[in-house]
Amino acid sequence: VKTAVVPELFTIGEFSTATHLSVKALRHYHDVGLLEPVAVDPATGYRSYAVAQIPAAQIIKRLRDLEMPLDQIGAVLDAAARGDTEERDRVILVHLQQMEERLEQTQASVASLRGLLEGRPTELVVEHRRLPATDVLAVRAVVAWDDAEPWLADSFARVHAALAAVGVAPAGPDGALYPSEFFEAHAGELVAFVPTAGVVDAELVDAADGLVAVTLPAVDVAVAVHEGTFDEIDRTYAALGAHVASRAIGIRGAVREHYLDESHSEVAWPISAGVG
Amino acid sequence: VKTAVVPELFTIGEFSTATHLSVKALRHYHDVGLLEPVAVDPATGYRSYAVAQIPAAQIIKRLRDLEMPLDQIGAVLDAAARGDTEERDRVILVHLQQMEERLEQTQASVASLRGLLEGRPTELVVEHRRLPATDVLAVRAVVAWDDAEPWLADSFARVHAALAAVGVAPAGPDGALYPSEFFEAHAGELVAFVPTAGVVDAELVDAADGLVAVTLPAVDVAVAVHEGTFDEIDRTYAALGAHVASRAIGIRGAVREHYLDESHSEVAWPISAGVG
DNA sequence: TTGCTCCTCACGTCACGTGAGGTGGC
DNA sequence: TTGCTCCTCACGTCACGTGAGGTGGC
Repeated sequence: VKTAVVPELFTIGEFSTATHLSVKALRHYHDVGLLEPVAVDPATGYRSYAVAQIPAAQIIKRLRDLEMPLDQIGAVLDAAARGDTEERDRVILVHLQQMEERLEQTQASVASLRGLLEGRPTELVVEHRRLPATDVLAVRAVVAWDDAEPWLADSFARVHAALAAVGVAPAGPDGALYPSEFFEAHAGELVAFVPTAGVVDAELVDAADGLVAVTLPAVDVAVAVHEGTFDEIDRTYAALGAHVASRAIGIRGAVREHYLDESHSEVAWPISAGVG
Repeated sequence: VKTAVVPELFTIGEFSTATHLSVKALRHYHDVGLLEPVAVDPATGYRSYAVAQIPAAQIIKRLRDLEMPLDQIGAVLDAAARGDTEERDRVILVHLQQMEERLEQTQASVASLRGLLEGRPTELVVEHRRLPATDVLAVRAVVAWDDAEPWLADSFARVHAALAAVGVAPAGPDGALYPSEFFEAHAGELVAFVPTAGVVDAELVDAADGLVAVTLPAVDVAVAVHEGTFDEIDRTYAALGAHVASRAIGIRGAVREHYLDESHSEVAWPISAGVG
């Protein structure tokens, strides 16, 4: 007696038509364990999909349209399978927020591009200055390029909280050290600091983990003030770099930024001592 | 006499800091010819960049932030170098329009995802019907998945124009044939058609290139009407696929869609003759 | 029996990132 | 002289797409 094919199953081609996922994509999702066919013929390797797998396939398609990585989609499906709706929605929301941020970044890039194409001259006053040795309370960590902004915000909040706790007032604007490695590899050890009048007692800040009280060495720099949003600060770097390169006064060393206020940042590029 | 290093040149590391492009990216842009250093030391392979290359680097950075492919960025820079501002802006605008469309698509996906997660039931009436043989004027072409919508719009416009030119009225709603290959490989030969009462005289349409007058064969189908935007039509496919799979009545053959009005499309999935 | 559907490698794509291993200049 | 910067392979990443070459079921 020949057994009839179980009727509620799809071949991969039918499942592709029903879900609008390509056959290649379905095979890939099988390979990585994201969407496994309910049966695989041991002799032929033919995959069989069930009607009950359609909702998962539809969610995968939607999330891929939103450019969610496959492993995160896996987390969404796992949470849904567990009935953990909160976790499912959390993973999705995090991703949507990232997309939102990228959209804002995109709009900023468009505006900035317009400025560049119009050839709006970057009128920038570059001055040479000697930054004196500075006592600071700081956070130091290896940070990836894209994580820099949130890491900075978090770090400054922690430093200010620690200073408030020990009753020490900041002696200057927040600042950060960017080693050349950070620009060259788009990752590196950053230092977020807040100046203090004198070195903060190590024992006082010891409790707040990760904070260090150090003295930044004195350094000669070419300085320019960047006005505007963070995402265009590379224009100030370009102007400073051109200034320094055309005079051949650049030296190796971390660039320092000082955050004067919401829309003004000082960029300090190290140069040889004693130059004009 | 030792020749001094030409002062207005950057090392790759300095250029990276000045432009905020990673060293790896700069080397890659050199490899592909997008941004070639002004000099490469023949002995050491060291790259040298000029101050004058900063604007190009900034444009590359902005366009990459907008996810423009490197070859298109090359076209932008070439046009700019030629002084062809119109061409430069055209390439950029085309890309921005594509981003705009993707954004709309993203927003639609988010809304659709919400619907899927809420488990809003897809109440769909599926009926079985025999589509009679149909004379049509059609356009046939191999089309990629993402090009389908604009290709359809263009094709219908051309067919209608041709019909108007020869004084033939449409005998039914616009429609299209989607072979299974199109869903499985996300590319395939589509047919966009407009029904006519009788076969249109071949000589009359001969002038309008690409148009063919053919008769679509009769076929038994399971039909459901999709209501709403195009990007959710896979939900109707899923319901039809489940209906057909659970009854094991599916047969191979192209799916037909009939575009009844702005927000209603009929999806017709081929089934065995004489069912239900 | 002939296509058709399906299968598994193996490799390509895109824009870099990640090391490994090595050299030149201050 | 020691690090530091830079170099070139070679390979990895991510989510598939593109063939090549081959088999089973109607």
